[in-house]
Amino acid sequence: MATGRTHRPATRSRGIPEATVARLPLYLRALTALSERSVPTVSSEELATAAGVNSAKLRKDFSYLGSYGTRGVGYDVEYLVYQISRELGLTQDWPVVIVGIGNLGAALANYGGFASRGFRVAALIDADPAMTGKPVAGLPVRHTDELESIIRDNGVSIGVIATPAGAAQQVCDRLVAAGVTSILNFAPTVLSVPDGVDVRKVDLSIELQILAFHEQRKAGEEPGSVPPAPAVSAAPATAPSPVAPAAAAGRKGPDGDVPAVMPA
Amino acid sequence: MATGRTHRPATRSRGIPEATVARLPLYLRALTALSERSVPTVSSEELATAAGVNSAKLRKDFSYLGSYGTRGVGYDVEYLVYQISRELGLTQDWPVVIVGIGNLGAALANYGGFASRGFRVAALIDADPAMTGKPVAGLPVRHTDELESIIRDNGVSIGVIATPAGAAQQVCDRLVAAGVTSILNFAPTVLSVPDGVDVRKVDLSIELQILAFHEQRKAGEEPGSVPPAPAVSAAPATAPSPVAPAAAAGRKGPDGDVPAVMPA
DNA sequence: TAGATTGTTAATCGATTAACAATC
DNA sequence: TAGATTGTTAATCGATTAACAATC
Repeated sequence: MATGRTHRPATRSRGIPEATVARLPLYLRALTALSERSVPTVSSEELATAAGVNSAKLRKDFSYLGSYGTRGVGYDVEYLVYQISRELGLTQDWPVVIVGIGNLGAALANYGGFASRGFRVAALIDADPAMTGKPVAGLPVRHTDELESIIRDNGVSIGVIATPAGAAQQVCDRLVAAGVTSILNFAPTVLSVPDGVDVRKVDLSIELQILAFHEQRKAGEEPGSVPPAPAVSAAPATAPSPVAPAAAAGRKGPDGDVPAVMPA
Repeated sequence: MATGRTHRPATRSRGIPEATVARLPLYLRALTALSERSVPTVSSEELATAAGVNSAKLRKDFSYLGSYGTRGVGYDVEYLVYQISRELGLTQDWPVVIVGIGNLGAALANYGGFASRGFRVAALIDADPAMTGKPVAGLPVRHTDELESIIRDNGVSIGVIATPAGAAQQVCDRLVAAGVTSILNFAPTVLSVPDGVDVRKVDLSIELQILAFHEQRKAGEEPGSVPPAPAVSAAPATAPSPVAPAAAAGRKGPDGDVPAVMPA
């Protein structure tokens, strides 16, 4: 992730653990809901329940931000909303571009959770000339040729990639060259970026595979049941190839670099 | 083979660390790509690079599965593909249902990465009667009324929720009651489920917020620069409310329980 | 004051990493 | 054999958790 660590004594707000940063948005969401219900204060116990974590963890997390609570009372909802928003950098405007306007790109463009948190969709970009000018979520799709000028003219530092896997690295390179330093990648591929550029990835297939792993264990191990070890045990002469069981060959199929969700 | 491990029992495949499970899909993807290029063997160094991790971690991860490599040579690609697939439970068929066919639900339905990994979309379900019967990704959308029968008739154990946040918990409850034990949640809300049910969540807004946090730090701290502490420092009399700065009020706006991406 | 709840400590747990003996 | 690379160890690092003194 190459986050500008070390140096600078700026102290507080400095060493916030990554795990804590990842939970701040959860707290913020729960707090925003309380704020809308005009709830003035909340205890660590209540807020933790609403956010889906335990209270010790929540208090520990908040301790990295400062002492914003009041012993015996709890936390002031509005004040915490502000502090967390500020810590996350949401009190400023973040123009973002979405590249690859297929089903997923369109879904992202229509996502209401962006605008309300300081994110503004500056442009939707797609490589398909047939898409150019077509309105999606109220914005006309721009052609990839304009990528660099769009980034520069809008001061975009965050880019979202929703293209097929095959186009992702190239799009990434262009985004970075044009000045983008944070990328949210939906394409099922590992992107290589220079130091100083952050990449976060969202992969639908991976999430399902993790669920399948646990699901398999829950099944009581009765169906296919834990195959103790492949029938083949001794390794052949030359190659170490312990022979891939039939099922392995069947696995190959398509995919591998199948589009994240849609053509761009 | 002959994993000189401890005793005998099924033991192995038992205590695989969660962090390792989460990386197996990454290795599998890299291996599948190698397999398609007919690469016979790969070293931990090469595979680690392709998967975006370091080789020590990869070898440690694989050690939990067994001893599938050959010293001095590396790993047999086909064999590893099979072993990891089996470990993840991908050698069996997993029927899934997607509930909430908005932009996101449609994007998921069209996602090519499912079928190739053992996941089969058994049905697309939406609450809007106007959607019923409409073909999406080649499947007719079914009405929510049929949810229970669809789950039971197809032996579905994995459900994907892509509804607005407001409908998520109710959909979740019905899925669970009908027999689903693993849920992939795209709605920006915390779902409560009984023990034994796994929930994984994907939240676009959260990922962007985490990027914004790091982006803010990269900005060199010159723009708004690290506000050392709120202008208000002493806590008022009665309520602890240290007064929410103007920006906080502005935060409120809409959202809070805005649809994940689309109405269902 | 008495009750409530924070902020912090310290123990524990899990994950990462470098290094290297084992061994193909 | 000599070179290459795994599988494992042990040290380190970071995250979680329970408990409780501080204090509103």
